[in-house]
Amino acid sequence: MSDERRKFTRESAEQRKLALIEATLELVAEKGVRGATVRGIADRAQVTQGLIRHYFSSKEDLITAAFEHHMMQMTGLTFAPVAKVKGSAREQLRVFVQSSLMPPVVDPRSIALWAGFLNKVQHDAQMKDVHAKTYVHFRDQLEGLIRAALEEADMPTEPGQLYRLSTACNGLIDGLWMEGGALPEAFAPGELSQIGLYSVGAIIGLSLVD
Amino acid sequence: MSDERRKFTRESAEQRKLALIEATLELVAEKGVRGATVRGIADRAQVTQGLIRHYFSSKEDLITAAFEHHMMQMTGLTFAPVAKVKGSAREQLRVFVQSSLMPPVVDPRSIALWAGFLNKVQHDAQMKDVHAKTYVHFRDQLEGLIRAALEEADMPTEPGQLYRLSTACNGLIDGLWMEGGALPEAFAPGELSQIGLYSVGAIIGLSLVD
DNA sequence: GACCTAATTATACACTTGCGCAATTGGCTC
DNA sequence: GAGCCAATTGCGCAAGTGTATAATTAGGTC
Repeated sequence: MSDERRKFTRESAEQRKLALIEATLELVAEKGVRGATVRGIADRAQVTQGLIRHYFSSKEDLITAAFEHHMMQMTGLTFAPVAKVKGSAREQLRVFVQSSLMPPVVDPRSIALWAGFLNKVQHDAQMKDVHAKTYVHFRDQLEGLIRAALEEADMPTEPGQLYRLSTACNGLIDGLWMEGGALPEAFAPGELSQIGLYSVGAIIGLSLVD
Repeated sequence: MSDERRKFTRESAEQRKLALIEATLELVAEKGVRGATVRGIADRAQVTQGLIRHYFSSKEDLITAAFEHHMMQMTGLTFAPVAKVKGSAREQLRVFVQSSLMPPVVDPRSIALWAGFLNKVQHDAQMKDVHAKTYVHFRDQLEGLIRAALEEADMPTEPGQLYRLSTACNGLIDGLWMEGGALPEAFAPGELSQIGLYSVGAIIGLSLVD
């Protein structure tokens, strides 16, 4: 019994909230929203269950906060790599597709969280809104990158066709992301990225591989 | 109070099992596996909760049976349309892609079930096996259709490339399927099929639209 | 260093959960 | 039509659920 944790330690509100949110995400990924009980979350965050209701007005509130935190984190992971690239539009699109199909974006835990939250997303208006906004944001960013890359290559595309290309590429990336997370052992490292780059290139008619 | 249901009616074992499985699928889609309680399932199936343990040794057993039933049903829905087609290989591939991206295969309930079962799939060996087999079956069928269509068009493809093409098309179909089910109002009828046909054609280098 | 306030714990409550089991009921055989 | 047996019910149990709230504790203020 070398549990060195003191029984009563004060932490800042932000630190405690974050610890509770991260514990919540762990448990939602493992057992779903209903399996993430307040007692389990409190244990994981090294506090007693009563404290949860000191920082969150209800379990519902904590779940919502955890979902929003996760979505922001995923958005950050997805767009950070492309933000650093200062090359051509084609190069930016290449980096975006590639990093969207690699860890840490592709990850079994992300799929488990997506699945775990889906029920709530379909029934809770606030969560549905966050989900839709994140989806639209991803899709619009992808469309912008595709348009820039095509214009750069002197391949101007009408809006309707551009929309269809973006939807197709978005679906492709999401599908490969899902399969990579759901069956991690089925793909070698870099394999999904390679397939994604080839296929996005084929769909938009502009090769992304050298 | 016009509840005309008799309190005690005997049914065949198959009929009762099916009713319980369908009630289970309804509730799993609505609230997830943990939200599908034995009492809720019994209510939905118009029986008392004790009867469940007469037909299934545990709730776990019922959930597994419901999952396998659902997967078989999805497989049937997916492959029935292409089995009726007696045209060219290209035509068969066209029908397969098209029907995989339309109702009843594309359906919010299917997504909800996929998400609801995912946790169990990741932790239960038997369910993981069923899931993997269904995935591999879908992928292999798609690969066979693509190979036949390419050979028919005098475009023989080496196995490694064929594998990558199939994985890409599989991911594309899965991703569009997921988006169509998760955001039903975002797509007009036939839109997903159209985008899927165009994109699969672009990926394999053989147009599927006339 | 006593005090005061907010963070943290501890405990209780009403409700739900899966499961076990004895009691009932209906259709089938003879 | 009496009797038998499986299908079906009804009820109870122990464990787990979210929530409420009173009791403790730590750390900054004067």
